[in-house]
Amino acid sequence: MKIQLKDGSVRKYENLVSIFEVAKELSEGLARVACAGEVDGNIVDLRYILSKDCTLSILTFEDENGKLAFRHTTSHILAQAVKRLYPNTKLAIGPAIKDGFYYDFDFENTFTMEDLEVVESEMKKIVKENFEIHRFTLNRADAIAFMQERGEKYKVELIEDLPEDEEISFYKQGEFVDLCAGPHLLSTKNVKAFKLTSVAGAYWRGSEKNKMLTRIYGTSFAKNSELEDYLTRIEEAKKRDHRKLGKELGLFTIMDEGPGFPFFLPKGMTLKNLLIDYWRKLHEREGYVEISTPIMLNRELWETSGHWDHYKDNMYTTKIDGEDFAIKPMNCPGGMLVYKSVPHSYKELPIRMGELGLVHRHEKSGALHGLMRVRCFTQDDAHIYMTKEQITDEIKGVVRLIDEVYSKFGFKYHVELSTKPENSIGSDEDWEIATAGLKRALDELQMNYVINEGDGAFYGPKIDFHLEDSIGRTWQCGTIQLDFQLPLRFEAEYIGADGEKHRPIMIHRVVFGSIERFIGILIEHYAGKFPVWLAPVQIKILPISEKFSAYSKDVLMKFKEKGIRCEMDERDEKIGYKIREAQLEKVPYMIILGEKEAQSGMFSVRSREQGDIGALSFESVIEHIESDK
RNA sequence: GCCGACGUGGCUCAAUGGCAGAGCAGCUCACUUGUAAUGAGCAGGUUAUCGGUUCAAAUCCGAUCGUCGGCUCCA
Repeated sequence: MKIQLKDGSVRKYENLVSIFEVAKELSEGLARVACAGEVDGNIVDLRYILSKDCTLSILTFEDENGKLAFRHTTSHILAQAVKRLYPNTKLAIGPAIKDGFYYDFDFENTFTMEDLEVVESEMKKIVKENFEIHRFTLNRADAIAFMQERGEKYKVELIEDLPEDEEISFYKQGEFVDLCAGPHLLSTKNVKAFKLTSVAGAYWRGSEKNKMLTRIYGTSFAKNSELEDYLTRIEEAKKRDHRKLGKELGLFTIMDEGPGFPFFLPKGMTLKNLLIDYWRKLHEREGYVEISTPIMLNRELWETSGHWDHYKDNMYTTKIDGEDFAIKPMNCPGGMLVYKSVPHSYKELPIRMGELGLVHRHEKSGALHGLMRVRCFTQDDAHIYMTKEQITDEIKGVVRLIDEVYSKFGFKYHVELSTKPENSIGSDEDWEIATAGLKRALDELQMNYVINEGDGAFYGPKIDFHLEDSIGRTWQCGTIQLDFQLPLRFEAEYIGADGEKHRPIMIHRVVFGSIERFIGILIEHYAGKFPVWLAPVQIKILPISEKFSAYSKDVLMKFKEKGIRCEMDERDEKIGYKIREAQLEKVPYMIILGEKEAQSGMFSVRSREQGDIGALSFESVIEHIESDK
């Protein structure tokens, strides 16, 4: 690695540790150095902070740590501005996050969007004041005393949770000091481009039981142009929001009369049915059978399953002839009854039993979000009953299936493995077998995954598949959950080779997750331009004028006979107008029919992506459509 | 549920205490159309709901419902 310093001299170093050496050298061992330099041919703005304990931070905005530092420093400036304007405010925490930062405050009075502008101006002042940022450390007792003296009770609580023998680090800029591990920029003036974006509530330490604090979100970049780019990108992404496109394309709607209960419109229903057709074919191939269980079952069942005790707040209940009933929030108990309705032999296992089940859950009003988070949705559920020995193979089969489906749509996804939580039930041995089984399956398939320690369901560990929406929020879609509890509660059995009764292992799994959520993600993923096989309307026929209406109808029928989803726009409008509308509807193909076409028998075809693609015969249009399966 | 913002014809938005408006969509008429908007006319509103302040409320205040951005929870 070569570094060219500002004075023009060039130094060569082996690795990043060597950069630390040059910094120390230039600063005579104990100082802060900033230099613009060249690393491997790229000019970068290198900034270092060398502290007493010789920790080194490399701060270039191109680098993830550098972004964190920019944003973290901006978050300190935010806190400094808030303390200046509202001195009695208590500070909580203020980390850098993906795309920005936030800071949580305990304000004396309510803080609103209008106050945000005032704070932003104060922040600009602080940047101008050009405070150097210094790091210092205290031992634990002194650190606690220091924050107590300042009345920062949240900070005191944070320090109390830190290891006893650790030196506690602080960062100081002007009159402002904050408990912080760093790293930070050299000076407040290095913050060039920032913007406060929103005000939100957030519970102290993320717990509903604690006080709700005021969280201020913002973002910060090295250059103004980068901030502009970022804001433009967000605006662009919002254009593909599934709620907006869902309305524009006539796919679905959610009305005030049913908060969280989506209505599917004709085109959305076509899309949904196409996904279901695809799902059925795939599952038949994979050896699944399909069942359907009632939407409402009696209290006794939900008591057996444990839902009545553990999930009642999320269930809609009613009485029938004086007896309590609940609308199903999950399909498994009903499925369990189906399994139990006849005796099973080990020879039948694994049994893969699918159900496209409509479930209802009373989600908190604030959690609702378009199709992504609703109160009734269709799970593409399946339960697999099997022996312990079959765990790994079955999991592998499901993981492969999920990967096949997501790949078909071109989704990037990430996988999380969640392990035994605090409130778990069942023996440690079972948990170990189950977790190891999930792990082995993922490892054997060479999947990348992160482990979510303690985040499993209380009845078993799980693998979750997460997909991203248009502005980078991730949504859990596919999941595979191992369950020992339900077979136990329902006393599910199979007869083994030894003639004895055994308890099967059960997995719950979904591929789409919920069809509603999956459609939401699909809309955003394709920005409404569905591939031909999924497009609610594949061809739109546009007659030049009313004279060609009859001919166009014949053509329409010919395509319909081939099973192609086809519409015709026979309104008394100019062709340019009809094309514009069809384009805005994002129909993959348009066929324009007039004198020329009626004579030649060829069709003038326009594609959504390429515009006019010339004259095609009926057969070659069909080919175009089919090649996109 | 909690914190903040918002709610005006089907849609997108205007009207900052003084006559509720525009564009698109819809309907009618004329034009009979050749690759992203033909023209003219008509109709469409209890300004989310309920209550209050005021000579006067879309506008100010309160409550309720809903939506949006977060938190918690979750497919």
